[in-house]
Amino acid sequence: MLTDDSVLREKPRAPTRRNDPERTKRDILAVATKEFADHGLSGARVDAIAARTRTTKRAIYYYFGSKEALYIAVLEKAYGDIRAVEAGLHLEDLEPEAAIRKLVDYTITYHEENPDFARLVSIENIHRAEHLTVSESIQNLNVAIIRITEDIIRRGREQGIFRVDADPVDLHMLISAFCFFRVSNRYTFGAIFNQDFSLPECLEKHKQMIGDAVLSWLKGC
Amino acid sequence: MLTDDSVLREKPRAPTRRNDPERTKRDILAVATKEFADHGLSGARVDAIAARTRTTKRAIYYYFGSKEALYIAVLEKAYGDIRAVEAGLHLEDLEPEAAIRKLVDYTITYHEENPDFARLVSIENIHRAEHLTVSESIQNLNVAIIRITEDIIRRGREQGIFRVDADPVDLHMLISAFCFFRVSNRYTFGAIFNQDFSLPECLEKHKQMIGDAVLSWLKGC
Amino acid sequence: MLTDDSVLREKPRAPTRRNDPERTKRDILAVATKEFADHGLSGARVDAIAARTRTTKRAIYYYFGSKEALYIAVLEKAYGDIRAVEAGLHLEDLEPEAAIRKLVDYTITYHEENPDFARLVSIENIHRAEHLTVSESIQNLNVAIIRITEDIIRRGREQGIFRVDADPVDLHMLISAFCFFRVSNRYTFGAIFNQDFSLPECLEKHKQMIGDAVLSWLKGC
Amino acid sequence: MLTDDSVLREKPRAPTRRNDPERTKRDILAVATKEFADHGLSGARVDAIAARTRTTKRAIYYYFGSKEALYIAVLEKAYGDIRAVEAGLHLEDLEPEAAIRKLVDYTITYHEENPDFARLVSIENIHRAEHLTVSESIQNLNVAIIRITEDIIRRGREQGIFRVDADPVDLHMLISAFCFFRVSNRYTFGAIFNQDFSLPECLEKHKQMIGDAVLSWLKGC
DNA sequence: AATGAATGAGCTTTCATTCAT
DNA sequence: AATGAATGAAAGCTCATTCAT
Repeated sequence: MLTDDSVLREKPRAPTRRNDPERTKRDILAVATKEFADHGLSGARVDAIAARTRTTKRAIYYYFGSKEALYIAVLEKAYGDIRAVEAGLHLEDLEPEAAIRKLVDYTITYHEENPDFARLVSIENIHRAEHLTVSESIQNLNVAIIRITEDIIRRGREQGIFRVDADPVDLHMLISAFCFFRVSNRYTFGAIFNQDFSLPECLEKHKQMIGDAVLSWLKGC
Repeated sequence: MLTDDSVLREKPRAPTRRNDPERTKRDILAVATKEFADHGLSGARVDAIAARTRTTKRAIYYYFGSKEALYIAVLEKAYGDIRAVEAGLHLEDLEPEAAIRKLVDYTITYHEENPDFARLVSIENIHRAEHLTVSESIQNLNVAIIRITEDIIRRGREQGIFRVDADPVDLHMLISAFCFFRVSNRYTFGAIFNQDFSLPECLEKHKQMIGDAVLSWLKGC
Repeated sequence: MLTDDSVLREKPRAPTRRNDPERTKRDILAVATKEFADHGLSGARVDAIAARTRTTKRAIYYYFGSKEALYIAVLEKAYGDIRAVEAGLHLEDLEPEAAIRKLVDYTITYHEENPDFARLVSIENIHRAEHLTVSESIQNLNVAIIRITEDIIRRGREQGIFRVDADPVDLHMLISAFCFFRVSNRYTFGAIFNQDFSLPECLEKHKQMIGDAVLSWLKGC
Repeated sequence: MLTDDSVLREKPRAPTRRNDPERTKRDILAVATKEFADHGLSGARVDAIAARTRTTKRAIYYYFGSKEALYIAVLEKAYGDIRAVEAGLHLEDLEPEAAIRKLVDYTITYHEENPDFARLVSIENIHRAEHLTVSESIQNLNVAIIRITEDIIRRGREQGIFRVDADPVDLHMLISAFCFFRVSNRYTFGAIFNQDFSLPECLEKHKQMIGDAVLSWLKGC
């Protein structure tokens, strides 16, 4: 219907792109993700989100109900995205050790390329996960990753190369902690110790390091 | 009238302590630490801080200048406290491996007992460390921990038990990441994977686990 | 997603009655009467009315045009109802004194059983009767009651038992005032003087009292 | 009376009359009384009140806390005012019959001259007296009028001219109902029966009529 | 040095209504 | 004839901060 090549132009009068509510919602969600990740739940401004969308502030309330509900929707999408990628790794086809390396590499890369995820999770932790607890969809999504680590551990143990007492959740946490911290604490750590985690060589170094540490621990030597 | 001025005074019986500005400042700082750690910089309310202090909101501005300046003061105290404890560890007296174990134990314990520190650091990272960068006192404080890891690595390397390419900052990060994550991501991780990190047995398990992982990596096996 | 469009639909399963517009209008009118009587014109919410109807908010606008027009329709129905009952009293068959007693009893009872009428009239008075003035149907309805009091007064005067200077409108007002006040001011009066007008014994006492007062006055003693 | 045109004019810069908070509060209260009496609690606009005051909207919230609290303060002042006048009547110095006449005259006159009181009471009844119930100050004020009617009834009874079963609260209600109705229902009654209660001759007629009715009832003939 | 009083700017949300078929 | 989708315009309220002494 409406040909919209005016995506990059200014917002003169809210051109009300009718007929595509899904696109509008996606648009709002994307902008909101940035805003919440940048400023937190209380720091985020609905006005600011609206200003960067093609719609109005009113539309945000129409589609999402409240600032908090929008925040939850953002959180849900963020968790949905990361677990979707995890599901596509197919680590069951790799040897245990290679699977770990790939999982570490992927996790580091994902966080590196999607820093907003770590930011959102940090923010949600400040709020003591009260919104995440409310959301049913997130609860269901996150068992998948444990199945993956479980499978790797089991196979490694069967091959006699991994320690017997390794727990899948612990393994996931060990990997997550390192990969998450790199991104979540990038600024304070960088400021204090004069490090720049975003350099490509640093990324590689960390992949190696964390892979080494995790595998060393798993192999129990 | 019902409303007789009662709305005006936010603090009906503020017993304004007289003549001890230092104590007043300490009082404000303690309350502000809780408030900022609980709600973040934008989520924190100056009114809420004042309400829980023995002074008024006006005093906060008198002594600290602004909400942001108070936040920086809180941050400075938080960093000062953790480094003060680090300085008292005397790891140079221990064998390298034992020193690592003790450093891990201490770090986990400190974060466990002072969760507000991790919260404040998370919050500051959301703000891209812009306040920390401004504060001179914090910049100066934080090299100490690197001297400690540096010394342990050097001695371990001299004894031929630690890998040669281990970097002191990397070591610090490896340990910090895990210990920090346990606390900072406690709520989301707990909600999703049904874990309770605050259980004593979990604390011990984690001490062992991260100690193992770090030492395995350091020993390069 | 948790928020999957559920916010959008204010009425998830509106079973949209088909093909009976009159019934739909009656439905809306009944619900609107309660809402307006409960909350006033500005306090009433179109959303709230729609929510309690079998139709949607849009239908309200389709059938009635605007919130104000709906309010006028409610008012018209309310006045129509009370006058319809008045018409069925047949006081002309009773002796003057008995007719007054019956009129008082009826008026008290009607107000007692239909408190929404008094509420709506109070509300319309707050609006300085601007909607009632606009409505033609109401204007025409209300002369009937004056014919009734007129007839009673005339007959009583002819019998020499009522004062000569009694005015039919004054008589109507005298009765209305008390019967209306009992209901309209029930809450404030009850709160201040600890009275409960809704008790049956109070109803009877008031019937007697206002009957006495009106008759005493009419008989001019 | 406030000249309506004052709303239309711009407000240059809020001349911030400092130093006299009491006057500011009185100013706000007076304007708020008009606004609430004119439009009801939900119909009233805080913006509109602020616009007609010398202060800003913010000041209203500073001094009164909320729209509802301001409304309660208005209600309290309204009740306080009427009871203050009642207290100054000194009806105990008059013979019972004369006291009743004076009480009726005063009540009619007060309502006639202060129609906002009846409007506010009507509004509060729409809200089922929920605000009045909350206010302690109003509760205490209103026993005074009952003492007055009590005293008149007692003396009349002692003189053998008043009925023995007359209740002070009923008497107060009988008088109030008539006098209140004249004002509260002025608009609907006037519109329907083509009456103008504000004419001086009507006022006098009503004084006589209501006085007659009340006394007839009291004397029990 | 210390503080009670006051406020500008902007926040989230609501609500009657219209658009478009 | 009937309706799902969308919205402009304001509303009540909050919050960090400054005024004025």
